[in-house]
Amino acid sequence: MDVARSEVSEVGIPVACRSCQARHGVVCGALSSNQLKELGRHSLRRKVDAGCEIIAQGSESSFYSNIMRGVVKLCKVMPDGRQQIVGLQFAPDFVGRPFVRESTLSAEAATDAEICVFPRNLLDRMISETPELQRSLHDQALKELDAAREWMLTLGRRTAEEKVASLLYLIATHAEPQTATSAAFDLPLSRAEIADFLGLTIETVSRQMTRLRKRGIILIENSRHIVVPDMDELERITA
Amino acid sequence: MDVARSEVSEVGIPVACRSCQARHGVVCGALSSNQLKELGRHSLRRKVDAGCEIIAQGSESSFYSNIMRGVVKLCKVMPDGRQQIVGLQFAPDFVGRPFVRESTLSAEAATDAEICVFPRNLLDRMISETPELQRSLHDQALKELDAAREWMLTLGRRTAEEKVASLLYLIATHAEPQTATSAAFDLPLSRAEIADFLGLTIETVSRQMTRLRKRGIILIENSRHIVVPDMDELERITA
DNA sequence: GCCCACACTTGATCTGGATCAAATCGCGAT
DNA sequence: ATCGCGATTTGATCCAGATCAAGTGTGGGC
Repeated sequence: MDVARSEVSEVGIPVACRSCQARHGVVCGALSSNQLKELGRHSLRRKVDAGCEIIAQGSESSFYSNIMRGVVKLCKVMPDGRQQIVGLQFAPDFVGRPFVRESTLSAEAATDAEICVFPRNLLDRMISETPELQRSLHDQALKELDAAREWMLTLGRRTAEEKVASLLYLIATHAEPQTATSAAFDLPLSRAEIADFLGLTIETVSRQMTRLRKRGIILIENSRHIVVPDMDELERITA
Repeated sequence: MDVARSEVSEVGIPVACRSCQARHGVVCGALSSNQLKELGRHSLRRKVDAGCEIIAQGSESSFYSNIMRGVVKLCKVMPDGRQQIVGLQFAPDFVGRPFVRESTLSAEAATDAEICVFPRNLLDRMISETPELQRSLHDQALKELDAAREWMLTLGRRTAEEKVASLLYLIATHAEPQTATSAAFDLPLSRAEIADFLGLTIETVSRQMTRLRKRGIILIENSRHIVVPDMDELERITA
């Protein structure tokens, strides 16, 4: 489904991004109320189903988004079909590559999600007029860069077991307001997607999950719902 | 060697960053001549030998740098000693993590290099006062993010042969003003460093290099000097 | 020149994770 | 409830790359 084309023609409620603002979305949190009003007139709140491609690799997209709810995966595919997830984004992250039209990766909803869609031209103008917004997007880019480099260490140097533990730790950390030492959460990714994030095969992911289960590190309520009795123990496996 | 401590006490020629400007260094290219003059009064041009650590992982560094000459590797080390190079930077790149004091990675000169060292406080102030500079650093962050994600694909999904070819291609591309289809260059990295960049062992790197040599894809003049008769052929192996 | 240390290559063997191949498990449709 | 089908798990085997173990440069100090 092409989100860009839906900006005008498809059903959707153009709103003044009130929820973005309320949740301190990366974009809306940095704008004046006048700018917010203008942006709202040209933006679109949109529900996207799991699996919906928001931006296609190699395409020129004419819009950016803010994630309001759900999880978005950033993915790179090789000509022969091998693929690698290169980032996971959560609300209220910004999706899109400022300053470059053609995307070198695809963005796809991993879960059902809601996004707030902005026209590229308008937002580019606002970025150049609003140092606060530039700063906000710069911050997110640096945060993503830190995350990408941390994941490079995982991909290059960790074992399969450490990789799976790292992923579970990452998800638990982002899904939960980690209060207690325990955590329970739904995986936003299938086994195949986990494999593509970790540079493994689905079989290896599955085997490592059952190993962790048998060791009592995690409980698998069903294949998507995980309980971690002791996050510290999980973190230790992460190395 | 601690570069920070050298700002005042060690030998070096404090200059008004004329060369930065001339080479469109990421920082200096974005400043007014007044700012440049002020920055110059507090900056230091510095030669660093290969192996010199510019920023230590986990440390709080009080300075940023621009690379004027040479190659800098960004490295992450695990408690047990496993390590991963997470980025290579070339002149005129900026080195440092704006907005966060503690570094999650180390920056080390891979070759003899020259850097231009700025005090963090001063540059932070200039960033907040100069949208042009913010934009320049934002651009570099996005460029590094693209590179990091491209490398995640390499680490997660490419074979040892493809990894080595990718590295050679990367270096050739950055070292040479790629005129012809052929290239000749010095590797800025040892076999051990290449292994740490590719998530391999030195033995595997060595074997893949000799395989490429025997296939005529590369000539190894000596272990550090490589000739690529046909860059297209090398790129093809990259997948 | 000679020695030594260290980077690199090469060879032999091992192994973690991939691949190939069946089961199971859900779960929505009938 | 029953069927059908994709997602997941589990089992058997394979193999790319790791590990262990010698070599073979090669450059710097004397």
